[in-house]
Amino acid sequence: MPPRNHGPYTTESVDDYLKAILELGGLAEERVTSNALAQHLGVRAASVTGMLQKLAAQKPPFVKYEKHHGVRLTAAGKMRALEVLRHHRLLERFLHDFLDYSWDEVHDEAERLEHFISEQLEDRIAAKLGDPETDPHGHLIPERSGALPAREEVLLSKWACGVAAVISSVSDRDPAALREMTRLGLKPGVAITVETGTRNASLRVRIGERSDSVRLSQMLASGISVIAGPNGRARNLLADSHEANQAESRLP
Amino acid sequence: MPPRNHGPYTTESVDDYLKAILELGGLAEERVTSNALAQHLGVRAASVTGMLQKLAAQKPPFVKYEKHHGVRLTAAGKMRALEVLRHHRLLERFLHDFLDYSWDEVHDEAERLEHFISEQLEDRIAAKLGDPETDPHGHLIPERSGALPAREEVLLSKWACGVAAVISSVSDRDPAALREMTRLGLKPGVAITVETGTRNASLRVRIGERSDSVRLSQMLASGISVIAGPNGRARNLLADSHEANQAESRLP
DNA sequence: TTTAAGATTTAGTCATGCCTAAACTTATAG
DNA sequence: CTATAAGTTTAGGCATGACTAAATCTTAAA
Ligand SMILES: [Mn+2]
Ligand SMILES: [Mn+2]
Ligand SMILES: [Mn+2]
Ligand SMILES: [Mn+2]
Repeated sequence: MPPRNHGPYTTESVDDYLKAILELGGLAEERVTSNALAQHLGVRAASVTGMLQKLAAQKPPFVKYEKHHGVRLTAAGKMRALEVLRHHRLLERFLHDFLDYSWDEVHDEAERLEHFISEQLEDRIAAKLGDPETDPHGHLIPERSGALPAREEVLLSKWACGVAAVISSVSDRDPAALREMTRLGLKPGVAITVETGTRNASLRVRIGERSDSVRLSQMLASGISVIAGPNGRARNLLADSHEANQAESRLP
Repeated sequence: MPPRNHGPYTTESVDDYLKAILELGGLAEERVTSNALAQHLGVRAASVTGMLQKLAAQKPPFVKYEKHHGVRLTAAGKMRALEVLRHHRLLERFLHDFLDYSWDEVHDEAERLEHFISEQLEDRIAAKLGDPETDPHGHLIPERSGALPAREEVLLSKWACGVAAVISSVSDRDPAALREMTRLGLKPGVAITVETGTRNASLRVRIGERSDSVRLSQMLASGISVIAGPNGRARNLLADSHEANQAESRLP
């Protein structure tokens, strides 16, 4: 049931592939491999190849595909991916703010509905919310135009010990992890500092105004992204300086 | 993407077939022919046969199907049809009351989304609306249990001339017709009386408190259902006494 | 440079749902 | 009691989007 918006019609599957390519390729538009897509989408690599060939072959192609070397989105493909991402995040914000969903419940519902709401409903929801900038997990909501400001976010596990940071966003994929974060007071906007010398299976952190510290599992820490803290320390003092910029905020 | 609720999983197509059977068979559960379904769903009769055979064959069957003699819903099929109908009408009420949709815009959006909202979202929407009894067009919303009170509604075109009536519901299928009704002040709850002796291509009616009368096209009149008016006249004084009870309120 | 492991693509299937054309029932008029 | 029209089902296909198994590239180690 395609007739949903204006542009080239897309199916739910196509939307999912485009979103996955945007997420895995990052805003930097890097090439994405079939295998990575297969894993992310939960389908076999052979299925991915088939779909990529179709997306690359259609009238206005959604991807540029080079055999054995992965794909990247075309302008049209990126536009549609950002459109779906906007739907997802607006829906999460709406479900959370207007329909009493907790932040660990919004993702699944939004993931399903994002493919089916019309541009009109998107607009009405955005208007009702006052054009919000972020979803309940701190992720930035693309504008109608597709504009999506980049933010120098870094995974907490890559952040330097002892340097004050503020949580910018958290992964919305694991409801149990989100509930655990709620219990610990971890949410976007909260200050956090990693205690020096704790970078093994778990790390100790000081959260918000509290004087005690708690131990975070690597699992939990890997779902938290941060930006420089209020005491304005330099932002590139990263723990593992190499390949530290691959955080990219877990797209959806 | 089935995993939406509890019961036997259904696809969007299956939902549409079940809804169509409920609508065409009426609450009286009459058998529905392949042809009627084909026309209603906009597919070929051969496609209908194929689907009916599948629906009748599955583990807990959704329909009882007798070759060459039409189908009727089983309890499971009726339950799912009413569930989807509840989604549709709740969504219409929600879009209308909370998201500034006009009553001629709600149908298409609801028709698409009804298949994809979770039971949780259904509940939250119902709660937010205070468990409404009708949608913006006056149609009754089935309860969560599937209960749907019957109402002795009759098409305006079958109602006796000169007998006061009240609009109970209007068809939501034609946006242009709905806008025309708005212009004329025709909506659920409004009193209406057909002037005697006007039962041809169009009929003159007196609307609400107004003293003048207007001419309604058969098109418009066929989309309006009424119940006995405030001055309590008998309800079975129907114009065309035979086959007058087939009104059944245009389900979705 | 060679080669094997790993990644990727091709080939051949399958399930859904729809379509057309042809065969077949049922119901109705003579 | 038939013949014919109308309604319905069967047969054979097509498009999507996934899967398995087998073939083919790439790449990196030897
Ligand atoms: Mn999705
Ligand atoms: Mn989110
Ligand atoms: Mn539908
Ligand atoms: Mn309605």
